[in-house]
Amino acid sequence: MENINDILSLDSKAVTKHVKKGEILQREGELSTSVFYVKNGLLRSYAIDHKGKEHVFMFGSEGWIVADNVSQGEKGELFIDALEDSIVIPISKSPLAPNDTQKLLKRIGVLQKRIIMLMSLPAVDRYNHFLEIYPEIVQRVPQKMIASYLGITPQALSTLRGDIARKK
Amino acid sequence: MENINDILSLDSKAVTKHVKKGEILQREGELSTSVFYVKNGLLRSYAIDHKGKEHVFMFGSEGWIVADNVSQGEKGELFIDALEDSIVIPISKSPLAPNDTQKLLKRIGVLQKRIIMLMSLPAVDRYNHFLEIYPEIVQRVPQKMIASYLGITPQALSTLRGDIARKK
DNA sequence: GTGATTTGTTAATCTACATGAATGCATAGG
DNA sequence: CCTATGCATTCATGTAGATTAACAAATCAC
Repeated sequence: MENINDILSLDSKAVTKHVKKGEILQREGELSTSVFYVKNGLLRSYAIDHKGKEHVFMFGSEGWIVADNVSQGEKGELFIDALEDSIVIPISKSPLAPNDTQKLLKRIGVLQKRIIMLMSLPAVDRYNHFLEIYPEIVQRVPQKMIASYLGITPQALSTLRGDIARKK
Repeated sequence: MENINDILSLDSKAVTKHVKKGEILQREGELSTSVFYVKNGLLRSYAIDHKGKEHVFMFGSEGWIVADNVSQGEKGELFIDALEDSIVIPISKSPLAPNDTQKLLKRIGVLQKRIIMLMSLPAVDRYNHFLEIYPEIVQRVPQKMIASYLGITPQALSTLRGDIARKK
């Protein structure tokens, strides 16, 4: 990937941080003051609902930015943790920071597609799409987290996968 | 609302366009070259799935921006039409356009919340949240479109509303 | 390496919501 | 003004996916 300062339009006081698998970088309810650039490894952001169920919002591997996008000053609604030992660069969310507009627009596009898919496609189609778009991620995260990302239970994903395999 | 040039960081060659209720400003598959600032009235963006079913992506009333966020050069995946006679300002999607970062981040936050809600909350909770956040919109659009925005059928919304009324 | 804790699979049952169809109302166009 | 089309409601039935539970397989901790 390119130079991180190009990507982030940042002055170069970027400080790398090493995090262990399982480490939590941010909790729901905390002031969400950083975004995390993933230099190496794999992060995940997720919400926990009132029943204690986890819902994966996104995975972020090398080159991605993982963040909880809440308004300035608002408490975060997501947890962020490391699914692998990782090296991240926490970037403070300054209101002034001239973020990369193109990257933001692209992200909005991804979220748009995800919403349309959640509303219009059955789980099996969403799963197949996930396989196409994020083949590497599939190898690196437990199935229950993919299920969570897709908005279904691990059991549902398991049987769905069985159906796909049987059909072939 | 403030001066549109402040909002959009635009040079002032903004041209207003009057559109009639029902008019389609953009179709799926077209090169999506504009975003629409709503000066007056109400727009809607939506996808049509392979079964012909409509899925409302967003409503945009006065002061909002409605767009199909696909990558530069890609074909659009959304339709955009007017739900009321409206005055809009089409803004060309120049790759250079220095969009308002704060507005984009806020939009990402809205989409994040919508995704989490689609995955974690039942339809009735999503509906109540919609009532809280967009009370004016509720008055201005048919229920079937709200149902579509929520990801349920008009029938489901109707019975769900009946349940709420009965419970009170 | 061995036991303990997570993860994945399978199957039975349950439920939220979809689908299809019928009916009454409103709204719009001629 | 009248009719046609679209919208909301209600009901009967169908279904995708949730829940619960039991077990097998993998991974972790010591």
